[in-house]
Amino acid sequence: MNSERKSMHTKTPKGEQTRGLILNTALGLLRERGYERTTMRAIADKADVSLGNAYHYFGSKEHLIQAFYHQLHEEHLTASLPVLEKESSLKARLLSVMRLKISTLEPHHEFAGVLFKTAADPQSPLNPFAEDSAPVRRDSVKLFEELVRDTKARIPDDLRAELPYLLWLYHMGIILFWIHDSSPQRARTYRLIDQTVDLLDKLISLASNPLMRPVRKRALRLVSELQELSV
Amino acid sequence: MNSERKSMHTKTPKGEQTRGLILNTALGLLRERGYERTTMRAIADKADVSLGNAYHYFGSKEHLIQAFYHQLHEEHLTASLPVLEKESSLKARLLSVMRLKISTLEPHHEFAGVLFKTAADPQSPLNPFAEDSAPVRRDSVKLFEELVRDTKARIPDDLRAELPYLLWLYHMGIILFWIHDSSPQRARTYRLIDQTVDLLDKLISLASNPLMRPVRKRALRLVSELQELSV
DNA sequence: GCACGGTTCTGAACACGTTCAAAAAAGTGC
DNA sequence: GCACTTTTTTGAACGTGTTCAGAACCGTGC
Repeated sequence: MNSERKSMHTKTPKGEQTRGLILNTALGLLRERGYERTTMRAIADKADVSLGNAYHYFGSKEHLIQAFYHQLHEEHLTASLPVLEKESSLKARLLSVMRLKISTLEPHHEFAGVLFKTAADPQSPLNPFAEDSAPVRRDSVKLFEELVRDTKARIPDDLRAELPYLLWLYHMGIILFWIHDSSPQRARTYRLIDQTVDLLDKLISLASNPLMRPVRKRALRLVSELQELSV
Repeated sequence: MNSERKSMHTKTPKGEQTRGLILNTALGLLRERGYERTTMRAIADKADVSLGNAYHYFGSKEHLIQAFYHQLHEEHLTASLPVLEKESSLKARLLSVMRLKISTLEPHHEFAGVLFKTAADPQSPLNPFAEDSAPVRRDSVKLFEELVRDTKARIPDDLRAELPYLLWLYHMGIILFWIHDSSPQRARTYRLIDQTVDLLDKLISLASNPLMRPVRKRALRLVSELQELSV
């Protein structure tokens, strides 16, 4: 149906500028009003552009959201890199990175719901396995590659190779929890992070035990199966 | 905002009848046309009822969908019960139940996407943790309670208590995979089920080992934390 | 200068989910 | 049977995301 969205290239400096204008206006409005209250008409109005023109550059409202999400990711990334410098243990790194993720997303809690909502829909260009969002996803996994790289712990190579993707999946799960978390200050989510990071650390040691090799192999084969979805 | 949806009770036999008429019409249309092409107007038209009237009984299109989902669950349930009679091992039961789930859902693959889409949104009454969908969720977990009950395997009580909820979560994960699975005959999903059931079985034995008690305890505390979301 | 092809832009229109004031019908107490 | 309250039902309206035919604009070749 609406799956073969064109890539909406701009072919002109003028077009490039208009596109940027629309995008920035949209991001601003999304930041201050949230998702629901940011209508395509509002964006077009504020950017002094016709509604149709906005659709010329962005195939749908969701494409605009994807750009917003990407911006948030960059924010999280620049907040995370110093941590990777300072900390060397996987556990400490993961703990910090996850906390930073939540605090980056926090001002947009309501918005994030919509993000996940469309993210779960295979029809949506926003879903993490869709082609349109491949770059964002890859960037996101990349952070976890950095996180795993040069870590002291003894981790078998087979596990180490899959770990970034696994941690990315884990981080999606935490976000899903956070979205549904209405506790004050999102205390539950932070508690969950503490606990799960602790547990994950233990599990990784456990899985690294030579005795666990068969189970680990089997589990990893499964993970690669999972990953095939996002070709 | 739209969170305090009234329970939309019917107070009259007449009302009850109209409600049923609308519901059945909707379920029929959803079955034959899928989600997108089933508009509220189409439902109202076919039921010979005004658009506003449909909204009198069902606060939103999503409420109708929830009813549909419930129907599918019943279908799955009646297909599963005989299996629980026949099979006594947890592994065999789980394998059959999961396969049946997918084959029940299969005719509505496109529709299920929308289901999950709204299910991930905390604002939606359809999300599995929302109050409106509590009955459906409870029913769904109940099946896994049956599945675990009277199973031969030696499983520690603490784990056995949480297992139904864990399996329910697992089954949601499989559905999520299935939704994104576009392989012929959904072969990948079935393969994934085979592998994961196998793995789960092994993990349960492993976790039942007395040596694992500390890790298990920790993991279970975490699970109960998860469950608090759906109070 | 001019015509032509592509790009950018406009404004009106469409279909949809949803809301609401008010009409019609049904139920209730006497 | 009659006033009244409550429930059911209607139909029009609103705001939204999205589409589309065509106008305006711009560069290029002549």
